[in-house]
Amino acid sequence: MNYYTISQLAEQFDISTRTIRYYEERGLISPIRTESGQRLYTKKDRAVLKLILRGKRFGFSLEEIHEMIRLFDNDRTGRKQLEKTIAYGEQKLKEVTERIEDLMQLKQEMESILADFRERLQKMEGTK
Amino acid sequence: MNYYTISQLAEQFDISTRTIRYYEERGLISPIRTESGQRLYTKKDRAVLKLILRGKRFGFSLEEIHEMIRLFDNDRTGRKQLEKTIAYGEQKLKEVTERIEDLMQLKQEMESILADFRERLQKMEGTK
DNA sequence: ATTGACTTTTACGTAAACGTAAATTAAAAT
DNA sequence: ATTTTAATTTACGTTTACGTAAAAGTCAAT
Repeated sequence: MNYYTISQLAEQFDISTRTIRYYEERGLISPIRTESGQRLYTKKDRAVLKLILRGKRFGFSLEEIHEMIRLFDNDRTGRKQLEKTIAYGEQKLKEVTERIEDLMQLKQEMESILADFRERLQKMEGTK
Repeated sequence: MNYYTISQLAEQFDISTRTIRYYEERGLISPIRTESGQRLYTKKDRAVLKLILRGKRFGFSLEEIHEMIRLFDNDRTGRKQLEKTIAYGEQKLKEVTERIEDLMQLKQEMESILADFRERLQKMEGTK
C-alpha cells in the first residue's frame, strides 16, 4: 500500500494543510506517522477526507460529519449497537432525502424565474 | 396589506430577533419603519426571510444568498442587464443541479451501507 | 397612569473553522 | 554536502453569524 503526504492531499482537494490538520485536531481523521512524526494518509483516509468535504458542501457542521463518519466507519459488534447504528442511519437518510426534495423545489422556482426572464428578453428583442 | 412585527417573524421561523436584524445589517432584508422607528415586515419581506433560511440550510453563506436575492428581486430593465441576470441564474441553477446529484449519490451510498448493516443484523438474529 | 412586554441602538462577547506566522526539524533535490 | 522544499508544533489572529447585555424609548393592557 502506498501513502499520501499532507500536501499531496491538500493539493488534490484544493484545501490547506492547516485545514487537514484541523480535521485531525477535531478527531475526524487519523493518519499514521513515520518515525520522525510525519503524517501519512492511506486511501481510506483520503476517502474520509472526501466525505468531510462533501458534508461541508451540504452545510453540515464538522461535528455532524464526525457522527456520520462514526456511522460509516464503526465495526459495530453487539446486536444492540447495530440496531442503534441502523436507527441513526435511517434518521440521517431521512434528512438527506428531505434536503434533496427541498433543493428540487428550489430548482423548480429558479427555472420558472428564469423562464420568465427569458420571455421578457424575447419581447424586448421584438421591439428592438 | 398588513404587517408582521419582528418578534412575530422570529417566532414563526424559530430564530432570534437579533438574527433578523443582522440580516438587515447585511442588507439582505429592508423592512419599512413606523414613525417611531419600529420595523414592519410585509409578506414579501417574509418570503425573503424564508429564502435566506433555506439558503442557509444548504450551506450558502449570507453573501451568496445576498447575490441570489438580487437575482430574484431585481427589476432588470436594460437588455444587457437582463442577459447578465439570466446568465448568472443559469450558473446558479447548474450549481443547484450538481448539488442534487451529489446528494443523491450520498443517499445511494447510505442506503447501501444500511442494507449491509441490516443484513448483518439478520444473520445475528439467526444465530441467537 | 402605570405596569409589563416589546422594540430600538450600541457594543462587547463567542463558537466554529480555519489563516498566518514563528521556530524547529526532516526530506528532497542539486 | 548544502540549498531548497516540506513538515511539525505552538500559538495568536480573523471572519462569519450570530448571542447577550445595557440603556432608553414605545406599545398594550389593566
